Amino acid sequence: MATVPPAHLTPRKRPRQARATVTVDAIFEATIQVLLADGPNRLTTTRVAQRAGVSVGTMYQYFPHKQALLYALNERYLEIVAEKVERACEAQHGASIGQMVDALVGAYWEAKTVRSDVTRALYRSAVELDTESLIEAFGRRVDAATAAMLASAADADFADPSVVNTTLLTAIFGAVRSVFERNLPSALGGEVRGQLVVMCRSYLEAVKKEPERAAPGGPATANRTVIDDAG
Amino acid sequence: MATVPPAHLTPRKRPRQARATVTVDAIFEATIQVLLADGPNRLTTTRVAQRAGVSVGTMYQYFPHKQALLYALNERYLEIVAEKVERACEAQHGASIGQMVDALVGAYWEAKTVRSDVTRALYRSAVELDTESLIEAFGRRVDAATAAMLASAADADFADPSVVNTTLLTAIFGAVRSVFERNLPSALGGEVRGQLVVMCRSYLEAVKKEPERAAPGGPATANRTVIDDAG
DNA sequence: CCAGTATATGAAGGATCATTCAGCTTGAGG
DNA sequence: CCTCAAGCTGAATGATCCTTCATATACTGG
Repeated sequence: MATVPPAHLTPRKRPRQARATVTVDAIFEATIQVLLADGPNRLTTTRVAQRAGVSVGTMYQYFPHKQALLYALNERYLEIVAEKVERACEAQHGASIGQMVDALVGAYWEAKTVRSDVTRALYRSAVELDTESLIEAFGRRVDAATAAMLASAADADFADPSVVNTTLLTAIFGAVRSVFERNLPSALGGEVRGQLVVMCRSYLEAVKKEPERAAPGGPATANRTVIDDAG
Repeated sequence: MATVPPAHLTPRKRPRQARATVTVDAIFEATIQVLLADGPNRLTTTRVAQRAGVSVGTMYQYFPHKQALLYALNERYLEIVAEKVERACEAQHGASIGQMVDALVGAYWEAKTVRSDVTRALYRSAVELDTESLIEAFGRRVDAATAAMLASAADADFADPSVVNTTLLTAIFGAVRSVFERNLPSALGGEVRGQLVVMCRSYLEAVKKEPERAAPGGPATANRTVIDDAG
C-alpha cells in the first residue's frame, strides 16, 4: 500500500535466504488456514506456527507480534487487489461506461476470486483499528482510480460524479462481500456477478446527464422514467 | 428468529423481577459499547460486567458463557430487523416495483440506522460458526419475504425471479454494510441511500420481462439497451 | 573447510481471561 | 415482620495465550 505502516507494525526483519522466504510464506499460508478452520478467536501464534511447520520463535523473528502478522497479511492482499483494479481502470480510459463497468466488476471479482480462501479468511479476520486504516487507504486508492476512469467516459458524464462513484463502489464492494459471506454456490455466484454488471450499467445509464442535443421526448429520455417514477 | 437456538447457547435463566430485566439490558448495552470502544479482541466478560455496573457472576447467571451472550445479542437484533423488513414487504404486495424498492431499501436502511452503534458493533463482532448460522437464517427469511413481494408485482415479472431476488438483496445488504464500515459522513450516507434506490429500480426495469403486447421497437424496449450493449 | 551470519527451536515466564461457587443482599408473599 | 426465592458479589481456579531468550543448526563467502 502507499501508506507507510506504523513503526510498531513493521516486520522485524526481511528474509534474506531462500529458506526464510519459504518460511514466511508458510506462515502467511498457515494464518489463512487457521483463520478458516478455527476462526479468528482460535487464531493462536502456536497454532499458526504448528500449521506452518515451524516453531513459535521463528514467527517472532519476522513479526514483532500477532497483530503485525495480520497487518502484513492484509497489506499484501490489498496491495494486489488495488493494483489489479487500478490497471483495469487505466485500460478503460475513454471507453464507454458499459465497458468500464464490465472491466471494473470483472477485475474486482477476479481479484477476490483467484484465492477465494484468502478473501474469506480476511473478511472473517477481526477488524482492528490498524487493519481498518489499511482498508480505508485501499478504498481511497480505488476511489481515485475509478473516479478518473468515469470522468473520461466517452458516452456519459454525471451531475455529481463523486456520489455516483461512491455509490458504484459501495455496491460492488458490498455485493462481492455478501456473495462470499453467504457462501453462495459458485454457479449462483457467477450468475450474481453477471447481474451485478447489469445493475451497475443500468444505474449509470439512469443517472447520466442527457446529451447536449436534448430532443424533447423520444427514446433518449426513456431511461429517466426509472428515476422519476415516484414510489 | 424462527430457528431454535442450540441447547448450549440458550440463556441460563430468564429475568423474573424488574431489576433483573434492567440488569440483562445493561449487559447487552455494555457489550455493544465494549465492542465499539475496545474491539472484539478486548471483549472481556469482566470488562462487559464492569461497564454494565454489575459483577461477572451476574452475567453468568443469565448466560452460560460469552458465546451465548453474543449469540443472544445477534438473535435479538436480527429478529427486529427481519420483522421490519417482512412487514414492509407484505405492505407492498401488488404494488409497482418502484414502490417495492423504495419500501425495501427504506425499511432495511431504517432498521440498520435506528441504532447505528448496534449495527456497527455487530458487523464488527467476530463471526463464529453459531452467529453465522443465525445470519444465514436471517438471510433465508428476508429472501422469502422479498421473493413473495416481487412475485406479486403489478407492473413486472422476471425470467429468473430467484436470481433477480438474490442479486437485489446481495446488493442492498452489501451496500448498507459498506456504508457503515467505511463510516461515511451521514450526509453522504443519505445520498448513497437515495442512489441505491435508483440503482435497484433501474436494475429491475432492465431485467423485467417485456409485457405481452410486445410491440416491435418503440420506447418500451428502450431500457433493454442497457443490457444488450456489449462491453 | 572455517568463521560469521542467518535461521530455527521450544521450554518457561508472565499476563490475561473465562468460569465457578460459597456467601451475601434484595424483594415478594404471607 | 419473617421466610424463601431471586438476584448479586468477587476472589479464586485453571486454562490459554503471547512473547522471550538461551541454545542449536544451516548456510554463505572466503
